[in-house]
Amino acid sequence: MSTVYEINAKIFKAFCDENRLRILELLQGGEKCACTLQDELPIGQSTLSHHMKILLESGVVEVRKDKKWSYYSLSDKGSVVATEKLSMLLTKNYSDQAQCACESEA
Amino acid sequence: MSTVYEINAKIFKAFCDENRLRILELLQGGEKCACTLQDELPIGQSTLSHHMKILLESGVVEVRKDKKWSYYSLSDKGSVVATEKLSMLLTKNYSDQAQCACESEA
DNA sequence: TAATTAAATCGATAAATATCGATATGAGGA
DNA sequence: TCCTCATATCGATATTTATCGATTTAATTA
Repeated sequence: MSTVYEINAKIFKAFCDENRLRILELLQGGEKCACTLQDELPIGQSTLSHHMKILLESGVVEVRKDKKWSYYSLSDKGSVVATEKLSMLLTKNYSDQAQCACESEA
Repeated sequence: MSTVYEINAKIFKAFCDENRLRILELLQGGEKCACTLQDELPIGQSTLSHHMKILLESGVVEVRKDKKWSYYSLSDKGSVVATEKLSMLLTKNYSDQAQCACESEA
């Protein structure tokens, strides 16, 4: 069983590795073949595959397979989900009153 | 020297741990003392301190010290920075044309 | 069918991170 | 000044993650 925290942490894991940030930046320019990404990054083929799997699982990237090639692109839907989740996470709820569990005196 | 990728990965690291997501959710309700957070989370004091440091370094949380206590809260400024960074990261640039570095035939 | 090739998976290792208990720091109050 | 208490830091360990090279898979082409 997965908690909502595990699920969301998994989504945000897409963004906390340098190489994945580079990949996302490359995909801003549009759909790219794995081999193109490979050419642009100083990492091995199996490492790229590992990162693409994490990006796919987070939902912010999607893949289209054609002949022998895999073409990756930013997912509009996944991007909206991730940005909305982050925005909600950082949005206050409150009627703001500081509190301290250990306070007993004034 | 830090690359922009390292810097941004550090910001987003705030969101890729379950316990930090729990902490951020608790802070949605407003400023909270470390000891309050401690009461609400199943982690040790030194572990909480470690997570708060990461949240502070990412800029999405700020701290106010009063007497013996540390009060943590969501940072409006840091939250905007993080959400805008994510939004930009997932925004396309393009005139979209798929390409494949390894294509040579039709 | 056999050879080629793009990408995924596997197994191992190294690096990073989360966690804990113990100790240090620093402020407050007695 | 000494004691207490909230928080930070330290040192050790366990878990997770990134990375690589080798192998497998699946599709393509000769």
